[in-house]
Amino acid sequence: MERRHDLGAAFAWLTRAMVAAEEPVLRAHELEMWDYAVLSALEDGPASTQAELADTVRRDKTRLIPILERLEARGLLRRTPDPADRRNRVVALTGAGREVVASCRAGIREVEADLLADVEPGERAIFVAVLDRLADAARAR
Amino acid sequence: MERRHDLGAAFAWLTRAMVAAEEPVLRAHELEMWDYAVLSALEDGPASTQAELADTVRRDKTRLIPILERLEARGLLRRTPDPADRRNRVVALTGAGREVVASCRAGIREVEADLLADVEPGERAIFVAVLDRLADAARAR
DNA sequence: TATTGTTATACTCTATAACTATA
DNA sequence: TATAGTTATAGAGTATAACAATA
Repeated sequence: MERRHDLGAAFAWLTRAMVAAEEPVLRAHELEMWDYAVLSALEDGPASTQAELADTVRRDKTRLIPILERLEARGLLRRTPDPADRRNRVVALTGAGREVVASCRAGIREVEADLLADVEPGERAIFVAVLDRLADAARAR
Repeated sequence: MERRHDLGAAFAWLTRAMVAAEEPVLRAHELEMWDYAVLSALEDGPASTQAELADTVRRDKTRLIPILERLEARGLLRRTPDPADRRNRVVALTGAGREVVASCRAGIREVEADLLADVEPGERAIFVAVLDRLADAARAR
């Protein structure tokens, strides 16, 4: 192993770089990073409780609340009481929310393409595939 | 592009996972993460000013100070006034510091090997190489 | 006047505990 | 009693400004 950087350091620097590079895209949609993370998590389907949503976004439930209020006030998502258990509020994307997150992601895909522009296509495909698998594994803990 | 996760999210999750996985290694040496980052940065040679060191570690000079004091008190590094410009203090690893950081890195290499254990060697080599290049580029900004 | 290292202060972010309403 | 959502509080982490010493 004649590697130069620690993996952890490399991941940290790239996280920082991506956050900075994506900031203009998010700001164009008047979204904070965590707003985008929440909307993004809801794309696959509604969350049946806020606690569950907090868990998938890796944020505790108390910090999630101001985010949800902001996004609901803008009409990007809806919180509706669950008739079966009225303690729960199911959180779902609205049509407007779906549009915003899709448009956001398009911008972010461009930023990602920029980052990978100098990597040869074959290596790029492998890199992205391995990264995705590792991220899944890391997330599962 | 039929990718599952945003690159930024993947990097962020992996950063978090690596920090958590490396924590026991660092604690065994009674080091905080930033202690290790500083010692690590000094391995290539002394820093001619604290400001320069702060810059390479991506931490501002004021937050660096308590770290340096802690490490100096433990005899892992030395701050000596620069005779040419007495405002500066050059920061250098001691022998003990060099040993600690080397032992730490060995442990971290094991953690990294764990992370990559399920990736086939060919893909692993490409992944690590690309990651390293991207990290360099991200750092250069 | 500008810069290095340092200290002090204010601010943001995060974690924890406590409260309510349902079950 | 236990859990979902909410609110309030305390702590850690961060950024900014001010200071003394040197150039």
